[in-house]
Amino acid sequence: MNLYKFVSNSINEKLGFDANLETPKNREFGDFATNAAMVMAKSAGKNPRELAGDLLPKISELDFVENASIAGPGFINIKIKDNFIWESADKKIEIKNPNPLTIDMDYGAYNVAKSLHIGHLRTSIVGDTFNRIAKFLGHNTISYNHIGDWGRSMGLVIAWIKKLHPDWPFFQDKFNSKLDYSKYYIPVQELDTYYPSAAELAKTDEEFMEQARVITAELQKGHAGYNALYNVFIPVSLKAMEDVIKKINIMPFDNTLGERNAAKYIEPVEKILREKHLLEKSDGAEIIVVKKDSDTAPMPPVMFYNSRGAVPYDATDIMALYYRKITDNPDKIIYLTDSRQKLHFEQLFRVAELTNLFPTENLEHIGYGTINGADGKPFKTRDGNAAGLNDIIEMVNNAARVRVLESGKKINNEITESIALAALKFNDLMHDLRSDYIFDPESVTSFEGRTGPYILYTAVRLNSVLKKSNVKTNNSKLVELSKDERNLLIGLLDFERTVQVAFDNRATDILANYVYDLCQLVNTFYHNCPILRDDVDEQIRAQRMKIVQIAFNTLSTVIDLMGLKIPNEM
RNA sequence: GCACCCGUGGCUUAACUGGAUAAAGCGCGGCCCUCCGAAGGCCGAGAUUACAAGUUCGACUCUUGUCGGGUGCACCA
Repeated sequence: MNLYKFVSNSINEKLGFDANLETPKNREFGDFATNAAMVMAKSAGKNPRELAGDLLPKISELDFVENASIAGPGFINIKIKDNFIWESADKKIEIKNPNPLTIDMDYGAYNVAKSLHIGHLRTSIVGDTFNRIAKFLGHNTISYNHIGDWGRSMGLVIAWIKKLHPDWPFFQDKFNSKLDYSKYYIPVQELDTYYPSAAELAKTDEEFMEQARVITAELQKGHAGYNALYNVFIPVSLKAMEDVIKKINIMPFDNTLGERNAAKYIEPVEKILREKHLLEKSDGAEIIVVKKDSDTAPMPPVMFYNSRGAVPYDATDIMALYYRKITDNPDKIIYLTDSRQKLHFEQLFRVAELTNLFPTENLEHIGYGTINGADGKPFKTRDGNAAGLNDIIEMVNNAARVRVLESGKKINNEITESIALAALKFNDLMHDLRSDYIFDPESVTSFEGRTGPYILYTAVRLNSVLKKSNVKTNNSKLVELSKDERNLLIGLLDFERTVQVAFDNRATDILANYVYDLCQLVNTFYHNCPILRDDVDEQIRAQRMKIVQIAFNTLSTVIDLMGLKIPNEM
């Protein structure tokens, strides 16, 4: 159960007003504390300690309170009865959500014909965890991988293929779209090199760039040859995406619908914009002005058609909003992208409001920081290239294999990789989403201390005790709680509140830090409180087994929310 | 230029709504495997929270300024 919530509600009811309930950093002070007396002292015209003295008897009367005392400048410290803690911890976790929302979760945003790189790590891992948390809290989520499959990069890739194979039928005047073109299949390893090569060339070769722009516009207008070619290489990219999703153990997306799908709704969206007189011609393009008089920051217009008649991502994002409106009609849309796109989403949300598609309060953009190398610049591999996601995964896998080899343990490859993945994912989840963080290969692959493997190891230990013992925990009774057992139970009872706080604050680090602290409590308990040893009293053993059971259940739940798997051994 | 974000031990990070003695990990100096798994536990050294004012009973947290770093500002996504 949610102990915090229960205690808070009980105290508020007893006192007749909402007292602020805190969990003291220093456990010595008590399980909970309230600063109500200090907050109210001024308006009451009393000194805080005196006021605390008035409140104290009421709090002490509550049946779950062991004792309450006044401390420092006027804090009321509250200690909960052991028996109450014991019974509370044993209650099943049941999340009842009185107000479940339909939430579109937009993360991933993979690109076609561009292999995934380190930048996709956070959106995938964090997005997946938010999705799992939201579901856990009873919301109805629909995840979208809004893939980049319709913009300039497509034009560049096609232009590059045209340069390599000018003789291919896709580029001929008399193109027959009814034939089978599957023999022009391009392996993913090769396809992935096209975009970087083309982008590089376009930087210096203006003619090539212009060709790509024209091709982009023609593709979007339905050019038969380009579309046939596009349909040949798209599945190759989609398959590569699926492989990565499996490899990093994130849930499959409910929808892999990107710009191309959105672009189908250009007519109804354009109609809305015209009816509301929102489109303006400017330098050959058609734009939507979203600037307000109150703006102090730069607020450029939104591009609907560029001067070549193509629809850039500003436009496809509006159409995607329309698509979601007529399909899911969600209560909320949460976008998770790099924080550099902040302005883009501010613009998009203004258009949503102007068009009455969605009110701004239903739209939310979470921007995450960059993953940097030791030099503070975006992380690169040793050869100086932007690190590919597969390279990073392989690096961590190798480190895990070395670690296993050194330990002399017999651990299979599947488990080794799941340990490596835990290291990678936990490292990502534990950092404040909004800040940049430094990706240090050495510490990520060290597997000691504050790491994913530490979390898994703790769970494996608990599970090992459970597997070895045949003690039935159904009838475990409380004999006596030692300090370590008590601290652990209190920690476990904070789980429900933590998940809620993590979701409300859109902060996976709150959950990651919680589970790490919890594991520390488990390991201290494990070290100080023998369970299966012969000299342990039978009733104490049953009590501790119960605690192990509860701790393992909670730990499993959190590990699952983080998209990790507990190995059988490690 | 305008706007937004960030600055906490040697390094990487915490501190939930403004609360009590700023909490961990790595690294450093020690200790603990005859004892349920040492990817573990325990002890120690290490901090003027960039700087300067202000608000408050109380500031890492809020306000203003300074310095330092990052990011964005229509035809890439």
